[in-house]
Amino acid sequence: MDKLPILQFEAKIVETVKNNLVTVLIGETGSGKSTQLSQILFRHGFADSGTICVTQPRRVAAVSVARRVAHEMGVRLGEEVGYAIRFEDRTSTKTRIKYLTDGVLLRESLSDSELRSYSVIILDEAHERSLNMDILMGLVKRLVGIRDSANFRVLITSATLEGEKVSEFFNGCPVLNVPGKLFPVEVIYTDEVTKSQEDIEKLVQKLEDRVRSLEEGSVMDAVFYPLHGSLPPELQVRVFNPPPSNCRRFIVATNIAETSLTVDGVVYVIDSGYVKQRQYNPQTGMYSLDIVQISRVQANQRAGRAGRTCPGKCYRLYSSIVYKDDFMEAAVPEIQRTSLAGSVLYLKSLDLPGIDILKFDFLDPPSYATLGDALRQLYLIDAIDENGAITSVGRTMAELPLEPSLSRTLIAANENGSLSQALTIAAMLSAETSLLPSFAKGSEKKRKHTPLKLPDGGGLGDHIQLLHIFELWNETGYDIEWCKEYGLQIRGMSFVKDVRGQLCQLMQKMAKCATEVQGKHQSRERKMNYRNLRRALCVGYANQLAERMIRHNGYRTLGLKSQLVQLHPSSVLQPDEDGMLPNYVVYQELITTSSPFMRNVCTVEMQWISPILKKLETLDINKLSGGFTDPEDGIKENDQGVSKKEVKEVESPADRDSKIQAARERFLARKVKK
DNA sequence: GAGCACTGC
Repeated sequence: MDKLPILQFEAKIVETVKNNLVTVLIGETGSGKSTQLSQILFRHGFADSGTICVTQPRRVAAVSVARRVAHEMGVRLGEEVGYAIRFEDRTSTKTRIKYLTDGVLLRESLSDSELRSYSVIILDEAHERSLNMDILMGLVKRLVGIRDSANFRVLITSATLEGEKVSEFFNGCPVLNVPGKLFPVEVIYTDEVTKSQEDIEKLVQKLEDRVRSLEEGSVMDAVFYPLHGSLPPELQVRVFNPPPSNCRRFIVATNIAETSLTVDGVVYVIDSGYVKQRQYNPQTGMYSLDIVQISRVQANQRAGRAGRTCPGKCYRLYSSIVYKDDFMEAAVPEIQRTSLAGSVLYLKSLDLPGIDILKFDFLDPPSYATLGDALRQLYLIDAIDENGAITSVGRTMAELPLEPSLSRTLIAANENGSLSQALTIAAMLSAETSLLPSFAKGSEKKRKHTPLKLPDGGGLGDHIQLLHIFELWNETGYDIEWCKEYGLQIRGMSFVKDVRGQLCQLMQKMAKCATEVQGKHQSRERKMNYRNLRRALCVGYANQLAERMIRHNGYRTLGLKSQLVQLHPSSVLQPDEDGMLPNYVVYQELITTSSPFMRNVCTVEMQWISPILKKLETLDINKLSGGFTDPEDGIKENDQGVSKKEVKEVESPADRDSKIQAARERFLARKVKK
């Protein structure tokens, strides 16, 4: 094996780290930074008085890099070199180098906010800018001012010039550059405007048709592989197989191939210049899935995939002018594209002295609107009080590895005896995207038989459906064949089982009722139509309520800003015999695709939501945020006037009830006439 | 009757 580029810089790295608390290291792909940096520091005594920890953005990376380093050092994995990811801690008291996901490190700071067991913290792949990474950078910056400098060092690695920005954030700390080991990639631009944004499966079909229509023998044989995250693992791994001889491999991939998966032997890359990105609008509480232009960093990352084993070429389906003038340098970081309710709660639970969340030192601060939205949500689910201070409920919530709505649901369920069911639902929703069989995807056609019909939620909605699915699986003794028959993703289902186990363990010390999965015969809740469970969901989702329109099956959300939304077509909820959907529901999320939808809904009763509406009326964002105002314009974002006006639009529950009743009678009368 | 990119505790 050739010597990795980073090893030539060993002396320089050691000297810089010795003399500086924080060092930024810019190292391209193939520089060996992930495996070598920890070993270099280990060799020079930086692990003598503590452990060197290295964060990774993905679980597989943490495991494989740890394995590699253990091998290189000739030690057993889990001893001197170990790793920690969710559900799996392979470290011991002997561990001096520890790889972990950024999420795990963030959790660790809950029990030790100064992370004293670590003498060195390496934040690897910081350019990916995950939400966890951004919060960690803020926390670590604070530690630099607190911990004893004799026994604490921080390194932040990045694959791009973003490193300069990180250096500024850390008060102008030194930046080291380490070259990568990529082969040259020739970049070819086009001036044509492309409009091809076909689904992967559709494009694969098109390409296959096109190649088939060519004259035999005029081109090399070709195989086409789709590659995206919702593909079953056994189909994903096909891309790693070498193609038959005299046959060319075409891989049509999402950005999963940009960083998560590396396919060796790629010589040509075709880059559309676009990416599908999910973003959150704090004004409406709605997510949207948009096709957006990539950044220059992403474009270069894509091109780099062509140069891993030999010189390659990258065809960019856009012009060099677009690349230079239109593309942003780096993508908008996740912290500015997502709801921050969970992160704000987490930071509040750390009780960092002198740290106000709204003034927290972020590399790229989230907008005031996003922070205000997070505070409002947390207030409505009792995680913070009217002054913005964390409550005891909020503290318990922060300890659970769940989004705030679900942790609040668990606590409420524990109080009313429906904990067992709530645990299952929380676990199912944690893995939800990769569980249920999806509609007419290309792979569907190739399936041998159509899956059996899943439970329908008994008219109560998607949460109850998810509960029933897991209960059925539990009754089979977690049989893999059963999952196959129902078209459920096995990997997803076992993940649910693990999450549920973890949640049970965390809830054990405060559990007031059973936590074991209950079968359909023993479930008292089932007989009662899951009233307690749905009530608990209503408490947890107090910030995500909607009521049906009187005359049709559209809904409007009951928040500060009412939104008109529809039930997502994937929902199991069906109109009743009168053709109407339930009057009140809670939803897991709002997402705009072709139009605004509520995903994962559960029916709730009107009388459960009136206390929530009252709470909405008294909500004062000024108090919640401790009087902090938007630095952008100096105007209090949600002045009293605005909030009162919005609240007035929501009629009193009694009004609604009689109106709905009247409408129903009219509707029935019409039906009879027919 | 429309349709989910990718991660993580």
